[in-house]
Amino acid sequence: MDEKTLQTEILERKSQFAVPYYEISYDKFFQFGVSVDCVVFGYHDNRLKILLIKRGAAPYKGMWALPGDLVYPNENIDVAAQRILKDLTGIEDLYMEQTQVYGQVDRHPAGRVITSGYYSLIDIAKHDPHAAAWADGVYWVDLESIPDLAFDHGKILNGALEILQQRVRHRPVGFELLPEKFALADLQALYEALLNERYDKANFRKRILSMNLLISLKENQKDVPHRPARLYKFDKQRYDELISKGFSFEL
Amino acid sequence: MDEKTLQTEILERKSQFAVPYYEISYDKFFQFGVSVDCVVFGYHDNRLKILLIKRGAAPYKGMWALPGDLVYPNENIDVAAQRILKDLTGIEDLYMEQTQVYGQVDRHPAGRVITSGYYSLIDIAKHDPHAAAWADGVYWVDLESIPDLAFDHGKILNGALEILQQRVRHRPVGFELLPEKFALADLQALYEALLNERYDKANFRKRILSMNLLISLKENQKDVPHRPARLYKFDKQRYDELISKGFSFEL
DNA sequence: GGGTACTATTGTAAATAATACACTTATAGT
DNA sequence: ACTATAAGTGTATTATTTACAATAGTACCC
Repeated sequence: MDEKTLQTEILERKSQFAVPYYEISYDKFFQFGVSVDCVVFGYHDNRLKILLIKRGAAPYKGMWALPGDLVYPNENIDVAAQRILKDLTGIEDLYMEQTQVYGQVDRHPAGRVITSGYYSLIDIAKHDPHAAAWADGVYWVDLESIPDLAFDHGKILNGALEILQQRVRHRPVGFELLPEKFALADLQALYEALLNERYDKANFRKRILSMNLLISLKENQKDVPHRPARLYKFDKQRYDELISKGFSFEL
Repeated sequence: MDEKTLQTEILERKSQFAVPYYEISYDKFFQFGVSVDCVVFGYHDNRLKILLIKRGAAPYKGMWALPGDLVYPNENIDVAAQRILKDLTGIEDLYMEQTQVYGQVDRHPAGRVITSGYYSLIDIAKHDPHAAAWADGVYWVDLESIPDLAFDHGKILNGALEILQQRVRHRPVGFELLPEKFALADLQALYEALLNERYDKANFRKRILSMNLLISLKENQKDVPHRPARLYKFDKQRYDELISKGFSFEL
């Protein structure tokens, strides 16, 4: 929103509420609904995907949307994010981080609803989402072919993607998207998909290995029609150690 | 919140609302208040400061707090942030960015209030805050000596500080805190204060100048008992140009 | 079995960037 | 004119990044 609009709108709003809030009945302020919308990133086949539902309830019934719903008035919002994702898609115990708040006055047809975006990364192979509650379907949709979404979910999705790219550069969150054992080329393909960049194979390998965050397994790829790659796993313990010493993961 | 607590709480909440929301009266969900809390950073005398108010209204009357208030039900939240800061402190037209949402059930004694943090950076010399509306006083408080704050404002403040430090490394936001014309040593002192690190004078200068984001003025410092430094100003136009070409500001 | 295709992995020289630190310069104050 | 103080410059050293060549291991084909 540009400055002009902002200032104009402030004036409009103020003229409607000309007295300071402590002279207005408190109740007038307590009319908001709060919701949560989850942007769950999954990765498969060298492509980044998003978990979308087909809405089976009004408003926007029948449309594609992020899994999201209203928060109960006696429920903490982080709790609600987990509960709602579970209710709609069956995915449990998923650690999610907040992205942003979206609070446009007209964003929800049923009333004033403030929503908070949450995002998470999961390995598609490790979860099996299924439509539940009022969701008519749950699907992994390729990031390249996202349909029109209900509400302002398109905006929420784009915002989450930006934040994801930002975080993935500075924290090794990307590993969540891989199977436990992976080859360096898998990791490289993942980062290339996430950040939409290309890296030199040899140099990528050196950068990653020099961080000492990977444990080299005694195991190789199988059934590949070429030299099989060594498999690695992420060393969470070492990561925590390094972090506590002030280490900063970059790229 | 750790996993155990989260899961336990989900179960507790669900038992209280055993039916899906579309079978509950919509009204039950629309009981939230929404507020905005502003973390305004200012810089003076080589020290980072925060704008705090003394609350002149219940709850927490008499306590120190961030400038913040409830959002009107018909008001956009970004608009509200500006309006509220203006109402309480007289500071106008300030561009602020969201930090995080805070939504603990018990964070507000008057009811369920979800709040969004907003932060901004300003040059103390360019603004003259004065208590207004229900604020009993507005003060610049040194970051090192923040008193106990009302609500969860301490947490909001710390969160904003972390986000500030993060952003300041990757975007030249820090310049907002300096007067228009400044010496390189001023800039260095600012970054040292913001990030709590020390840099080599010569190398800092080279790094900054090599970005070509500063315009060297034909003007020097005056009234200093040593060689006066050349003054510079930030080249916003060049910055926008570079950004559009995919340049990334670092440190 | 030997050759081929393919990708993994290692090696290395050159280019770039970061770091440490010594040196020179400009002003004010005495 | 001499001193104190911080600004500003130069440079050698070290570390990091980049590009790309060379070697290695497995499956498949004949």
